[in-house]
Amino acid sequence: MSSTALEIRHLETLLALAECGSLSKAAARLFLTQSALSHQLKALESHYGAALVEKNVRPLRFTAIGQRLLILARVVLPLVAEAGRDVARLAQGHAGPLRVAVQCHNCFDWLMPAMDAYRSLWPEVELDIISGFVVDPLPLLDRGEAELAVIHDPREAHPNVVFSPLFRYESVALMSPRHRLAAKPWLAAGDFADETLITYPVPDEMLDVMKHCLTPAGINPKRRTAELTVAILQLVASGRGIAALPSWTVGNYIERGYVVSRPIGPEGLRCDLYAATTTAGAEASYIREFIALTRAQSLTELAGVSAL
Amino acid sequence: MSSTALEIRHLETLLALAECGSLSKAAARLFLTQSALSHQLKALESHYGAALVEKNVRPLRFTAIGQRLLILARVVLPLVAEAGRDVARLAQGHAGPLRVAVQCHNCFDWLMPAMDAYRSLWPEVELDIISGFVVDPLPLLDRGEAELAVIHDPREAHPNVVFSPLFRYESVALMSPRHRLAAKPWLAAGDFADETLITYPVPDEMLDVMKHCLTPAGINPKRRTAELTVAILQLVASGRGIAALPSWTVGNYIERGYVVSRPIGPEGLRCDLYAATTTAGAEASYIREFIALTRAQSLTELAGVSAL
DNA sequence: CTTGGGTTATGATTCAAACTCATTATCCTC
DNA sequence: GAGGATAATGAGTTTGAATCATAACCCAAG
Repeated sequence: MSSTALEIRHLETLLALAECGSLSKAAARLFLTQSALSHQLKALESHYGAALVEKNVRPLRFTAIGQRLLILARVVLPLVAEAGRDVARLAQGHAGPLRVAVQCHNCFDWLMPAMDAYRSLWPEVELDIISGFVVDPLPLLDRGEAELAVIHDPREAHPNVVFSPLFRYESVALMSPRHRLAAKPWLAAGDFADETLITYPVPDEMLDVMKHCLTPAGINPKRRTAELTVAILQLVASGRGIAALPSWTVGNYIERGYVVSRPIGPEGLRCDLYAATTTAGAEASYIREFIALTRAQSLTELAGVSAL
Repeated sequence: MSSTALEIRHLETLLALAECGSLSKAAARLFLTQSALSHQLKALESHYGAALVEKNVRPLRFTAIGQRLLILARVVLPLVAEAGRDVARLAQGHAGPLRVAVQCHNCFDWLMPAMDAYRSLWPEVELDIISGFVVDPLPLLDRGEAELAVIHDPREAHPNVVFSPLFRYESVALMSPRHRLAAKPWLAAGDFADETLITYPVPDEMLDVMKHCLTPAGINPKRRTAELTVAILQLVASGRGIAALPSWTVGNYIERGYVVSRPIGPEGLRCDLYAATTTAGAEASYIREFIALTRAQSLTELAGVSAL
């Protein structure tokens, strides 16, 4: 029976399990291996002498006992987190500014709700977005003009910059349901050659589909630009061209049948996002927590997003 | 900085620290070494990059940060405990009877409040005291007439019986402030020879002072008995003799100057109490928790009691 | 000032828990 | 029955949390 007792770590596992619905997903979220969670869960269950979850059903279901502990987790973990924030506040005087440099338009979609949530937890942090779109926001960190940058590639060994993984998303091609390419199960680079590509008005390096798919293939389709995501979708829906956007941005439009989405390439086009901070900033807990919160929020709120 | 995160274990340490006022006492309460707590605390403090307690003041004082975490502990630990009980209830059907066999009169003093507290936590457990005073209550366990016995000596290797330490107390000699022995800093066995010893009406083996001090020294003083502790104290106060009782029973009487207490022997007479259960009973969490609760309650409520 | 009791700190060592890795088992779907 | 996704398992490794033994500290009393 007994052996090791319940710890906060276990509560976090249970919560992740409840929100992800499978051992492996939860493991990714917690930066652990599936094996680790399996062992952990087994230890917990043998501690209580009873099963906590039914794993042969997808998404896995909690037993009565598991549910009771899950309730505990939902109560306790926020309390612990709040205490952690208070301690951080007490420990390091008051917080400084937190200016976030964003590389991509889409980021606004998920950054905004996360920022709102964060503001209520850390009211004294001066939270700003730096909106001028630059190809490489890292120099902003170096020059002290931003505390945090959201970027795609964690360039290796940038001095004094630390990268924290946020999440992985999929960029999908979007087109009208009546578009000829809608017949294909997935799109190859060549399929874009004769199309009009509708994008944000930014350099090619900042467009996932160009940078990772079309430019390497030497393809440069006709272009039409729009500032707003909704505008792009309108153009796509009315057949003026095709677009490539992160899968989470288009849920509504797809459900309503205005547009359809297709993977780019046989495996789909996955892109990773990282938060970059100065090494100094990475120490500050109000910045660390901003990263943790945006990451957690994105993983739960955004469809088709997975941990890194 | 970071390294290991906050765990429930740490909250328990902080709580014990707050209630005991020193690392070493808290360590004893938690069944750990003082060294363990020192390391643990150091790790926590380096995790937060700030001190949690001031240790150069006696009883040690919490810093603002420490206090914040202490608040967390006071909120979270009861929740965790409650969940644990619920899980135990769910896991092993409903609880059975819990009949407690008591060896000594004094035990009632601390057992009663603990039992009241326990009853509100485990209302469905049928909690009873077996009041016939027997010299050796262990056979009651064997015969299935009791689930738990409070005893002094954990007799080695009793088959199917498990002993859990409760606490250590001191038996002190009590006399009128005007008694001639009150002049001595402590009493030797010989001092009892010409006195009237006022005791409960039970066999000598059940009286700490006889069993551990006088009988070994071959001394057998005159005797007078009373059933109730208050009656004994009245007799002592009015100079009819001397008594020997656990130190915690007499706090009020000493404060008011009715009686004075003196250690028995130069080191004082320490006695240990254990809870004995059948191995089966030791598995049942509603019994384990009874032991944990009485132990914790005694350690905090009873003066002059220490962990084992 | 020194001695000694009661406390905490420290470093070396031990030990076990908790992870990862690699592999196998299970289950579900086609 | 094959294949893909998920979970379990066992061995091996790393980590961290204990212990032990000892040193350092603090304070009060001689």
